Amino acid sequence: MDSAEFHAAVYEIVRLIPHARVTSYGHVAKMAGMPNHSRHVGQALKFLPPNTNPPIPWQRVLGSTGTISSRGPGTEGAQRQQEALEAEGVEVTEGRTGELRVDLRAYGWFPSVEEVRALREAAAAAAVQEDDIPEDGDA
DNA sequence: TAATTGACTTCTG
DNA sequence: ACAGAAGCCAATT
Repeated sequence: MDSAEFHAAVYEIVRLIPHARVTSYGHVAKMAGMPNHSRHVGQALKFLPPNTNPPIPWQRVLGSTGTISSRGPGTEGAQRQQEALEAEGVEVTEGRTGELRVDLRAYGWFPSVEEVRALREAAAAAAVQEDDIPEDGDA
């Protein structure tokens, strides 16, 4: 699997994260078949264009302990992520040192590899249908 | 070619 | 529970 395929797999998996649920970089990496590539999931999301169709809910991917990654000096990016999460009903709490954290027991989404594979296939099938049906129920 | 970097994770103290 | 160090691996310098 080269890096382009890995990125594509990451995008596919991130799109499967349900509304108001979150998962971790490491889990996405594992679902993509690359358990040691948690950092590269972050890279893939960094390369993500701002407005994709369908949209990719990058804000639902957090660190393994539910913390929002700081991405370097500024906190703007992390705050955008916090706002996006709160906008869909996910509670984000702030620790003493300013860390933004989500309760994984409440919002975490960590399905097995099997489940994710099934979801990916279902999503692919649905996409084909949308593509294939320009008109509705006429004979 | 070697060193550095990073939207990470896990182990230690 | 929290901070620091080590491990990780592809991309960039």
